Amino acid sequence: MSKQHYQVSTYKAQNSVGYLLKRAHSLMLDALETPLAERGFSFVQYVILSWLRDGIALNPKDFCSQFRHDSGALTRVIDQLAERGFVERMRGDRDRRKVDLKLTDAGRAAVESLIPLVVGKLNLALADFSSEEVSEFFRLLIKLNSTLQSALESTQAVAEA
Amino acid sequence: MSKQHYQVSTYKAQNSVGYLLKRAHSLMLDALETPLAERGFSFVQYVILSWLRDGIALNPKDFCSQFRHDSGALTRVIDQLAERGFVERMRGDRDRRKVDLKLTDAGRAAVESLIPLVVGKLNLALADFSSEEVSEFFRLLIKLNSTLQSALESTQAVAEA
DNA sequence: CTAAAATATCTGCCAAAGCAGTAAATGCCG
DNA sequence: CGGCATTTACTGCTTTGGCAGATATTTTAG
Repeated sequence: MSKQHYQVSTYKAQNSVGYLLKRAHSLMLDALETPLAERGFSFVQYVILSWLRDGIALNPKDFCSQFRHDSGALTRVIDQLAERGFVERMRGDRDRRKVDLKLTDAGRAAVESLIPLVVGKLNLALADFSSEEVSEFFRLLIKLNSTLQSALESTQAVAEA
Repeated sequence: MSKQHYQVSTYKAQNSVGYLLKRAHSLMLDALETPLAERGFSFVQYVILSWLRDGIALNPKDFCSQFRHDSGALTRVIDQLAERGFVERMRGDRDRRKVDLKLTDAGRAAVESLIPLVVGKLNLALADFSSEEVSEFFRLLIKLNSTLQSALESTQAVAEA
């Protein structure tokens, strides 16, 4: 039996993890979107380039599921990046349904030029954290994510049955 | 001099707090939006009702700044809720620019009926956490939020100068 | 007290996200 | 092998979010 941290009778939105996470995420976006826009990139565009650079997602499908982004919307964002010459689409040779995305030299240069900005903002966000606090924060975030991930997968399986 | 947790030369998106936060937030939304939609509410609609219930935001302005939601978009969401009879708009008597939002009886009943669902999902998310871990997680999230908050306010002041 | 600046909400317009359906490729199972 | 379901990417359509400007009210400065 797992611990019940919230109870219906006493629940207040102020104390919700969801509220805190939403707020943290929003503040992060606030800090990043304006400077990115000044350099000609939307946040989504930056994330695609950066995930390609670091090998998190190499095709649209991976990106959609990990970033929780609509597949149709993603197609159009990739169109924009391809038109500007930052990424190239290549049909996967092993599985021809898939599209392998590849950073062009220009794309790599673009994302590299944005990294200092992002690193600066991340350091700003964690400025008051000790190394131990950062480690613990990461551990807890990862724990939350994997719990939610498996919970979602099992309810999904139930829904299909 | 505050601690630099990230360095440009070694930065990888996998290790970004932003990445972890975005992911946590997305998974949370995944868990909530479908069941809410089945009961006829969008996530934003639920949050408005719930924040009204718990006194976090009582007028559109408060909601916009705390939820990072566009003021124009919010007007339309409130229109929807008002049409369905869940909230009422009343011009503020102290400041007639403001709109005081008020839950109707139907609105209160609606949000109360959704609380068990939300509490269930939050408990699911924190199922593997001890009480101490939850406390620490909250403390770190609040610390991150207040750091980001004040950082944003100061850069905003610089931009205006 | 008045003029100018600031604030809160709303409206119209445009861009982006979400949804449903399509097409091509693959995997599965008899 | 052959048919059927699944997966991946894409395309129209609708809904929503985001931005700029308009209006009404309040605050501030002189």
